[in-house]
Amino acid sequence: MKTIPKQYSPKDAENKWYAQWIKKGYFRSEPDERPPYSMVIPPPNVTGVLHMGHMLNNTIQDVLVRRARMLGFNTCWLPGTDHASIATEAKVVNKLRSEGIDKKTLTREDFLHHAWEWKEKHGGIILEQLKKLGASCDWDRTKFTMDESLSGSVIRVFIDLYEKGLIYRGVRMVNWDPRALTALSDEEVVHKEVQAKFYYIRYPIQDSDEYVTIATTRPETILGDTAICVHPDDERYRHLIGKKALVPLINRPVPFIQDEYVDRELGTGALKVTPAHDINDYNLGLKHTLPSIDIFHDDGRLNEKAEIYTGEDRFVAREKITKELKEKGFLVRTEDITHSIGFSERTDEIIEPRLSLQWFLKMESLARPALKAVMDDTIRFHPPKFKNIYRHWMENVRDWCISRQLWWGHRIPAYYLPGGQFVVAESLEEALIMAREKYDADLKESDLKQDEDVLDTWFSSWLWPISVFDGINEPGNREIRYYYPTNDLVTAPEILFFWVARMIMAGLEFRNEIPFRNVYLHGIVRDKQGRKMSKSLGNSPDPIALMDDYGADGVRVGMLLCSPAGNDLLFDESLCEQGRNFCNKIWNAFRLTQSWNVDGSLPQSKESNTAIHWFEANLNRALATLADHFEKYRIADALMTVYKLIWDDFCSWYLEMVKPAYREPIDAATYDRTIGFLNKLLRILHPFMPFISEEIYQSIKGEGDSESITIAPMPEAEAYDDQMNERFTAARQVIMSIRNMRQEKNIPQKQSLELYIKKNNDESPDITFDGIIKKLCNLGHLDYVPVKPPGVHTIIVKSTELHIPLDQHVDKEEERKNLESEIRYQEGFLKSIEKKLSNERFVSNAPSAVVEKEKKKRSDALAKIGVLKEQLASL
RNA sequence: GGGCGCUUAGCUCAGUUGGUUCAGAGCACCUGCCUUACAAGCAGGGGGUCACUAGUUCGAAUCUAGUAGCGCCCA
Repeated sequence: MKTIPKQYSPKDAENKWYAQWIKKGYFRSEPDERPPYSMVIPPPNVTGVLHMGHMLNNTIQDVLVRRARMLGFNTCWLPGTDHASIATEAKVVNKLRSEGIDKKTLTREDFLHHAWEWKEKHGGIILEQLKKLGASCDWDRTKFTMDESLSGSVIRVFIDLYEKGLIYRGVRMVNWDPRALTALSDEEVVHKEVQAKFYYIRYPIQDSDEYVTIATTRPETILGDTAICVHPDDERYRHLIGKKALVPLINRPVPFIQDEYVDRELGTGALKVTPAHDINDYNLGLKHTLPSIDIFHDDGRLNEKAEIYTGEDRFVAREKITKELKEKGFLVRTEDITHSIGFSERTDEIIEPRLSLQWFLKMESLARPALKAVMDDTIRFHPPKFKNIYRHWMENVRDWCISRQLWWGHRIPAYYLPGGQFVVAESLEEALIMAREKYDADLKESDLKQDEDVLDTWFSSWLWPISVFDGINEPGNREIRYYYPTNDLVTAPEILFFWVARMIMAGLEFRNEIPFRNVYLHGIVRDKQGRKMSKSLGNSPDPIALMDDYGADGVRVGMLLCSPAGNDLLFDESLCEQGRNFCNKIWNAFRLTQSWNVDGSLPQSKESNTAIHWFEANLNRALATLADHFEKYRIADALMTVYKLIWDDFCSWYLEMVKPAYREPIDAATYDRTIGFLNKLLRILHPFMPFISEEIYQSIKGEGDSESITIAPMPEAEAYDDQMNERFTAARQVIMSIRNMRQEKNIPQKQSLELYIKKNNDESPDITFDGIIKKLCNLGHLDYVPVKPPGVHTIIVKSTELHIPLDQHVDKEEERKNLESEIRYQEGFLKSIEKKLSNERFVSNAPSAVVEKEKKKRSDALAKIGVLKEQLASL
């Protein structure tokens, strides 16, 4: 026997084959005559590290792309990263702070220098980690959202949309992150339920000794109050209309206004109005033309407009103001409540609604066609349940705030004139020409100042499937024409709106064509207790360590097995163990075949011949099932089909059928077919477990085979003899019932038995698998008899009697009991069928095929009962 | 508060247009085996009132309504 270790060790195989694949350029793609299969990676944050979500996301993509490659498509899986404006800038700011450098002391250029340095140092680590997973990306095409051509695309698109009138600049209430010092889009705000307090505060009425009491969750904002609002039908406050209330502590008089917006049941029914710091109040302010007093600095500290506590943080000010209100008798009482407030997705800081001048993109006209493309299945979502959620969002979409008060990113191409006007242009030179034409022919370059802000990262990501093929700058280029639209997109439902919806909009707007045909949405990886994996909880395993422990193939299998589309998966390391065990199983099947001595002069046995015919039929049936699973994007089911095909059908049944006795040789025909099956199985397996499949393939491949399994053809289902599968099923029942008897009666496998079969009801014996039954059950003799022989134990399968002579005493009483209970069950079953068949309405209403089936069931049951009763009588 | 979805074995989930003995899979569990490929294994086995209630139907895990519990999105 060749020396093959008992256990598969993944490490060497993984490094060796990945390097080989890259060297040979199997993942490279150039447009040619073959049909393309293209896919873009959801670009991870350039300075991020691999986490379990990436593992799942990229494993699924790799399965799809490897399968497509083997099916003969020209596959291009395009990798890359995005610049993650807020996250990266925050990291750089922190790093500088740790070195004692304050961002505010740096110029934009200096800061960007540091940021690029950081990017060069940490960037791309994640892509290296993906290689360890086996990701078959076309690495030569790796893109970054701030590459020159991608940046150019972003600027070009901004200008285009501005010229179309879809981008505008306006003062709006935005979600302000006081830590990151930037506006956020609605989608970047995470709402959470928190414990808070309702503060009941009384405001004196001017020129009166009356008070009005309002309830608020944010007492510090009273300093920005500009009105008190009550419901027009509210009797309690009617007499106050026309009067003014005095804001406590600062004695600012504010008017009473009336609006039906007020909920009379909530709080006291009187509402303080702070237009600068609440979106609803802002709308009220617009409606009633109230002044708006912004009392905060951009970092959340009170400014001089607050009049008191200037310079204090908003939450410190809340404490102090509450204390003062209490001391001075303005605070009536407090009440504990739970309410939902917004947090920054990136910094987890509490969002401050804030009025500010920002750039917006009008969404309505972009959203309409993007909605339609999904609803009419031009783009298919898997699973389709996300269509509903998508529709709901798209029908209620609001304008997109695209400016961010950051430096790291694509700087907004707007140039301001000394007079406050602005022009939008690709460069300073062009801006100058425009400005001179439009406003003042004497303007100089130095008169123009570019907007300080950058664009939202998603404003570049939404172009990703186009810009990676340079389809914005060069709309007619060969690559975009060949690869676009891409085939599949694999991502998480969390970014359905952030990213997927916007890519669809961009695709339709800039190429008049959808960006991808299928969107596979997978769940979030959670821990065993269902908690989201996070750094702060420390409940996320290190993917690299996992791969070291279980092998990349093992981890891939572990992730896939428990990941039905759209469902969150509760990750458990034991799943990877299962994957590793599967590797070992395959490895040992390979090892077995390598231990055989092939004897070319040996004729093939009938058993082996039968086994081969059966396995061929079974394999083809599985291939058809597999194709169906892939068609429906049921990746976990597809893997399970392969898992059972290899473990159960091939290892547990087929190999046992053809395995020669110890030290006996195997005939050449059987050996060749067995290796042929193994070869096919490895190719079927390869998309899921690329490394072990290549490792074994390389040892067993023959002359006509491809040099690497990555480019070998994927086996496809051929016509097969399904009768073979049915015959096997019957034989398996016989084998299992004999094994069961051995176990029950404690008869070791080594002890040979005899089997006498009595067919009933004029059935003729099917002897196809008899030799195999003899082999697997260790039977010295198998024969058909017209009557039951004496001194036997009897098993009944369907209506066939299996008689096995036993040396030991046969317990007639036990057999009688078994027969009686079986008869009782069968008679009950028969009764239920007869009840159905005697039901007039069933017979007349049910389809005839169903009625026929019931009749068949009845005759089968009758036959079986006949046999059982005969058995009972003969005892 | 508005919308969407879920509830099937101990766990994670399949179950298509209602119709075979349809109640399934994997893992876990129990029993017996270190049998010459594999103990990271082999063979065998047990386990569910399909959340609850009512309805439609000849027939419901599947369709309808309500109830309870859970989750997600949005405000």
